[in-house]
Amino acid sequence: MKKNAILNSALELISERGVHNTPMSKVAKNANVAVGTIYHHFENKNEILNELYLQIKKEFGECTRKALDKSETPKEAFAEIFKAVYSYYANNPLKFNFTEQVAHTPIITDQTKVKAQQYYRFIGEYIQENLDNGTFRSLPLDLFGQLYYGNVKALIQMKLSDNNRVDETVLEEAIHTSWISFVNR
Amino acid sequence: MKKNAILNSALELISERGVHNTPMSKVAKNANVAVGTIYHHFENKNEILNELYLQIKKEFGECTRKALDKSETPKEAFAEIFKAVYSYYANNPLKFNFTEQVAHTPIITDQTKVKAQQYYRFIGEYIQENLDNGTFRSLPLDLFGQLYYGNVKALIQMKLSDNNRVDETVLEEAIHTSWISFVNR
DNA sequence: CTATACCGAATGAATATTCATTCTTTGCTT
DNA sequence: AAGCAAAGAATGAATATTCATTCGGTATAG
Repeated sequence: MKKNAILNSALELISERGVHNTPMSKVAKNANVAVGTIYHHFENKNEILNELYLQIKKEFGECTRKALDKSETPKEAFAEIFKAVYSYYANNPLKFNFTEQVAHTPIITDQTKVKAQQYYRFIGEYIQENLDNGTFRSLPLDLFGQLYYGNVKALIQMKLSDNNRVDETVLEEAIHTSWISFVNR
Repeated sequence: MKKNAILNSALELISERGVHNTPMSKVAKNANVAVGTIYHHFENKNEILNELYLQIKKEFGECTRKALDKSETPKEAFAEIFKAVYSYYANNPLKFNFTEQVAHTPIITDQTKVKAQQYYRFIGEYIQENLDNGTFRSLPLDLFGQLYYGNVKALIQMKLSDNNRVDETVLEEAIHTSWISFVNR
């Protein structure tokens, strides 16, 4: 479908050249579509970006949920979610760049952000459980989340800046580093 | 001086509305200056942003260096640098937003980045030392840096999103969390 | 009197968006 | 099955807007 071609085109261009350096004309050309076609499928430029964002977060959430579901212990879940988040973005660098670029911008509406959160609310619930039962050290939930995601992000960025500096060993090391900092005792 | 008014105006607007939503006309008006005056002091828009970036990083570096200099043990330095970085951005939210928004963008030239690094190279040296002497666990230097800064950033973001959730206790807890994850044993 | 700071309307390029028109698909009627 | 509306997609030239930058000029300080 052309709508998908447009979304992919926008993802590609924006992640590589930035939001304000990708005019609709380029998005159209890159998608083999006429400019007008874009406006048949989307209200405006922002709507494209919001839809892309949501699509990515949904996919992200699904991958991550699988990781949680197959885990049996909190520790295993910690590692599996870490790996899932890492792998998702390491394998989808365009999507990583796109979200990083756009997430903290007024382009993405509050409505979109709320919808997106629903796709990975369960991570917060996982953390809360282990906060409640004393597995994790007592830190504010969202600080915990930020720290956790920050750690994964550091690794992703390293991977994307130099493909072969992050191997299985470094990954395991990083997960361990993260784990010992969060867990009690 | 009008030059400073221009820099401050740009900082304010860009941090609140984004780079591509702050036209030069607004920068001028907000600085009580004519558009032409901007071009008397700066080559173009990017030059403003590069100069701002450099100015911020310089200030940032100075604050942080003081923190290192007054510390006597690696552990103390770890905490003091953490606090210094945190305080600097927590007290200068506009500057935080601005750098976050602009740092990973082609707007900031490589030349600027190199110049900026010189202002906080000593942090890298501090890490390297403690990596060499076995105080820190053996992780790639730059991953270490990313993780460290990521941890501080998590706290800054929490502070900026809700002013009174980060008190002295949470700060100390966060520093501890960070420390135990990096240090050997 | 000269140089520096300042002014702001005017310019032109870049860009998002519109819209009149054409093509394609769908599904209904006979 | 053939004919035929009507809806849905797609087109791209034209329009309107936004914006960085220029430039001809005025004030001011040394």
